[in-house]
Amino acid sequence: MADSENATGAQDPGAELDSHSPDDREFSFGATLDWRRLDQIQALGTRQSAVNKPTTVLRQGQIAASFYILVDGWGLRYRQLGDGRRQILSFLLPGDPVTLSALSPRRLAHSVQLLPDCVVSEFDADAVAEKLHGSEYLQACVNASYEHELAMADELLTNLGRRSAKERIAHLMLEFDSRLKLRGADHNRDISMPLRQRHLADALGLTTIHVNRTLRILRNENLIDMRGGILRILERDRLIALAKFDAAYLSAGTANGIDAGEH
Amino acid sequence: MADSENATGAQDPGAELDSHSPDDREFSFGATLDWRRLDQIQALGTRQSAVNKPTTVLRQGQIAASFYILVDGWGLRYRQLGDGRRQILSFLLPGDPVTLSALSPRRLAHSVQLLPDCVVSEFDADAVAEKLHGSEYLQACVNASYEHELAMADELLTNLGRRSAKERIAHLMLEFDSRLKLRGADHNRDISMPLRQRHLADALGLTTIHVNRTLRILRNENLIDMRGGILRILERDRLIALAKFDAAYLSAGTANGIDAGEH
DNA sequence: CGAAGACTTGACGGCGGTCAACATTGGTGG
DNA sequence: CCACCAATGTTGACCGCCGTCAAGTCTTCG
Repeated sequence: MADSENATGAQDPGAELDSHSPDDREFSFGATLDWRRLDQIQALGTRQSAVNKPTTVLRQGQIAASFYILVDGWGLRYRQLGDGRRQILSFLLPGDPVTLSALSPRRLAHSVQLLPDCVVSEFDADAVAEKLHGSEYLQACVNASYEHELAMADELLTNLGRRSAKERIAHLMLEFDSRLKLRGADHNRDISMPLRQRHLADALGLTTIHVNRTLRILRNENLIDMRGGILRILERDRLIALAKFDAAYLSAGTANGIDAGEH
Repeated sequence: MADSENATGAQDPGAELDSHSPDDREFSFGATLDWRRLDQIQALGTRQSAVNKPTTVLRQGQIAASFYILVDGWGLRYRQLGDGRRQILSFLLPGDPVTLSALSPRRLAHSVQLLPDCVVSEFDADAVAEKLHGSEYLQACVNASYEHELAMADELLTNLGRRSAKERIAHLMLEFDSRLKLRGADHNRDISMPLRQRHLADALGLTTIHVNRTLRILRNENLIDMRGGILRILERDRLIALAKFDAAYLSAGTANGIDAGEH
């Protein structure tokens, strides 16, 4: 069916980002696209601040004045539908840029909310955009991050379009686990997570009630225990099999070459 | 709670792309991100070819050797799930680049199929990537296109997560209509469209059977008539109201400032 | 004319939405 | 320290949208 290419896992995508013009090297993002390094550029005037209650820092329809880096905590990108319905487009984890869209002077197509206990670095959006023009390295980082965001959006699309509620939740939890590990978080199986069941529902196209039901099923089956702001992955292998999870998309590339005939 | 910002609607996003360094102006993409102008760069050695049967030009897991521009016809980006399930991530229309991902030397996370009666321009992926480094203007075009693709992915996410089958189909049809018009196609209400009901199903997270049922309902209600490769939008206003369609996301910005309290 | 693919229609069932209570948790002030 | 309240989580009953299965018909093309 498909050539079985062993998951070496040791691939190092984005590594080429480290081999650009040396004058840029003051801020090396590395292969994991960790934007926290941007703080190293003194000229941009970093301003760190803590967030201790849910805060919408960017609102759809507006033009962004600030570009943020999420230093610690969780955030979410979402779109509002007017009649109250909300769709969460992606979750932001430590190291993520808070909207690459903020770097272009256009109206935002989505809002961004930071959840309690966040720390963000704030930059002047124009200043960063200006800095971009002079730096091929930074441009490469932006492109790589765009690829990463698109890959995650595509995976979520696949989730919503083609997986059951149980698979969706399992898949999202495994994504959190993988993303945190790629950024160097050293949790064992417990992940501190400020998300409510509402957040899972709004991201996965479900209702909170059904998320609740499904979480209970997953807990009864000894797969996931998510309660009290703690996500605990119990039997990872079975969970991965259930969700058909392949972490390849998180490193902006896929290892398995699935082939199908035309049509 | 928030300032009500009037929808001016007359903004011209992307217009600034035309005011860059003059030496780049040999290939002006304009505000509509129409990549067909890339043909003007002789150094890249354009090679046009016609496609008259469904052809997968890029396959997930591989590294792209070519970068294409869709000159005429329709294509689709999709992801395969191994067990046969397929999710269409986006549709490609004339003027669209066939995967910005092809410009970075990584494994593709999705496949691209061209439908019958396509015309594409083919470029060497490395050559275009190389050209990128020297041109701020081209970089800006790439960024703007990334924004555009993300905006469309986000909208499709909203579609899958928060809209009914009827709304989804209506919304997608209106998107096709708008995108074609933005690229200068001058159809009245009939759109020539090679998509089958399977394609709508695979994009919208439905089954062909339910797409069929829903299309019949839409036809009975005098909203859409899609048959024999022709899409006919009958009563646009009612359709827009049904789908809650707002074309703002297609110009990489949103005009309506929806406000909601925190939480 | 035959075959393959696309489209159509009906019967039936399940996943997940809706409605309605109620329990639990956490924060706030008396 | 406890009363209170709001937000979140939990559970059950019911139902509808959409998936599944099955049997066609229509279209296209060799």
